[in-house]
This record gives sequence, structure tokens and C-alpha cells, in this order.
Amino acid sequence: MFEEDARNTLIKHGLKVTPQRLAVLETLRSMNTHPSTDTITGVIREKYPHIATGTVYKILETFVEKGMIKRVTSDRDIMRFDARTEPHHHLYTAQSGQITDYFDDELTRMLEDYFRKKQIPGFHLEEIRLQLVGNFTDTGTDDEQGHDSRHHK
Amino acid sequence: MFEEDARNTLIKHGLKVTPQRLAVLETLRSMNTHPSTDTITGVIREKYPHIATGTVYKILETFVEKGMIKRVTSDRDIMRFDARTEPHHHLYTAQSGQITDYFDDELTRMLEDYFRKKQIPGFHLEEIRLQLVGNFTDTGTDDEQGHDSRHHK
DNA sequence: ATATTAAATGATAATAATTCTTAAATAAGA
DNA sequence: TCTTATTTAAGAATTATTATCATTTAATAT
Ligand SMILES: [Mn+2]
Ligand SMILES: [Mn+2]
Ligand SMILES: [Zn+2]
Ligand SMILES: [Zn+2]
Repeated sequence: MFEEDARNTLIKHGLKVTPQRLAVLETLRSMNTHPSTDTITGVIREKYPHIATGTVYKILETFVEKGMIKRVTSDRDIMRFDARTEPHHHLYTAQSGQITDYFDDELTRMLEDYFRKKQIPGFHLEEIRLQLVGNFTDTGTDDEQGHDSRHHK
Repeated sequence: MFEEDARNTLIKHGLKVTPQRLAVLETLRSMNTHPSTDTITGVIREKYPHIATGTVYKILETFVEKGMIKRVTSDRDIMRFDARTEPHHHLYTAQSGQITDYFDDELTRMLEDYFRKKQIPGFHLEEIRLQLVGNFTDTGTDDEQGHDSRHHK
């Protein structure tokens, strides 16, 4: 799924290679559920029990600043993250709160074309994000899991 | 801007009419900046100094459940709200953190057409949200204000 | 390999947004 | 007006996030 290994990505972005950073990046890359900081920390601690909460927050923030990962906005009061930085869209579902990747090049192109032709006056567009809100009809044989822990409320 | 007055909207949705609810709904309707709970509370307190923080939170939650207003997701750890429930899109800007309405019926139609033709397998689409991220080039003579108060960090 | 040093981490405290709890107030209907 | 279910106010509690600072460590030079 990812071209280069985590170690190389860190070096390429001028970051020191630490076990914590490798763990965060590899963990996030291994998940397609757009996990919260808390979820990432939980997964890492299965193999590396001593990592500090604040460290994970700081590492994720660093990665976002470097453009290595993206923030994904959730409807609730939690930040979530995405290791995939190429243009794609997201399916939001109320039921499970899960955010699923939706790759659709035709759609991406259509939107890019639209805004190439029709400029928004006084606004320089840098990124197009589409949130598709709905429900999964298929309660099928998928491997989706909903890894997030429960908090707030 | 709004067809019916706040009182009628409350009645229509089966909610008791209270001064606090009227204040929240009228305040939110008067703003086009997608304010946070904190901002709304601040504005209300100019005229109604005694409203409790928790009351504003609860009222906003009630309105969202009734579909009278919408949540607008922000990139950071704050919820923001929108009194406009008809289909429209949003301009996000990093600089000011402001979220601006973008009405574009042609765009809305294009997206609805697209998903009418091309269904997403196993997914029942209910709402299409477009976040257009960029910067305002025009440092012009506008009346935009950025009403949010500062918090976190 | 060792020393040097800037940067990163861990532990913990501090903030800030949100939710909960409960007694008091009040809107709506009889 | 009386009754009652709902709503509000106040403050405490919870939770996500950020800050602080002493300790450790990765990278680099010797
Ligand atoms: Mn929170
Ligand atoms: Mn927060
Ligand atoms: Zn994604
Ligand atoms: Zn809006």
C-alpha cells in the first residue's frame, strides 16, 4: 500500500528516526479507519506499552505539519488522522461513526475541472474535500471493525 | 433571510418556547460565521447576561436533533454551527479559521446528478458536504469579522 | 567507539471544550 | 389558577488536548 517504508519517510522529511515515530506512522498506515489519537495510542501500546500520550499527540502534529499525514474532521469533538495524502474522499456514517475512504478519480477530476473553469472570486482554492454522509446498507461480510474507544458522553 | 420567526420554528418542532431558545436561534440566524458555542454564548450575554453555558450546549444539541440547525465540522477541536440548512458548501481558510458559506446551485446539481447516476455500492447517501480549503486573496473592503474567541493553545 | 548536543520523550500538571447532576424555575395545558 | 412535565442555572465532573520540564536518545563529529 505504501511505496516507501516509514524510516525513509521520516528521513526524507528531515525528522529523527525514533521508535515512537516509526510506531505511530506504521500503525496509522496499517489502519484504514482514520483513527483518533486515543485509538492509535491503544494499538501501539499492544506492542510498545510505554509510549506516552503526549508523545503521540506531538508526533501526529509534527507529521501533519510535514504533510506526511492529514487531519480528518469528525462530527464530534475528536481529531482523527489519515495516512493517505493523495486526493480522495470520505464516507461518513452516523451509525458507527466510522469514516471510510472513497477513491473515485472520475469524481476528483470532475471537481477539479469545475473549479478550474469556475473560479471562486477572491478565493484561492487549495484543496477539495468531499464528505459523503449516509449509511451502509450492506451489513455484509466485510472486515470493517470500528476501532475507536468510547469517550465523552 | 429566514422565512419564519424563531418562535414559530420552535413551535413547529414541538419545542417549548423559552427566552433562552429564542436567543440561541435568533443569534445563530443573525450570524453568517458558523460560530462556536462559546461565541454564541458571548453574543447572547451582551443582552441576556445570565444564560448558562450548559444551557447553550443543550439547546444547540436539541436544535441539531430536530434538524433546525447543522453542525459544521472545523479542523480543530471545536464544534461550530450553521443556521442555514438548505444545501450549500463551505470555504475553509487556514489563516483566520473562518468558515464562509458558498452557495453554488450549479455545483450542488452537478454533485447530485453525479451520485444519482453513479451509486456508491453498499452505501445510502444522505448528504453531500463540500469543504473548499484555501485562502482569501482579496484583503478587500468586506464586512467579515471573525467573531470567535480564542481558546486552546 | 566516545563524546557532544540538539531534539525527542515520559511523566505529570494545566487547560479548555463538553457533559452530567440536581435543585429551582417556568411554559403549556387543564 | 393549578398542575406537571420540561427546562434552566450552577457548579462539578469528564475528557481531549496542550504545556512544562527533567531525562533520555539519535545524529554527528571526533
Ligand atoms: Mn472535548
Ligand atoms: Mn478540547
Ligand atoms: Zn482517507
Ligand atoms: Zn453554512
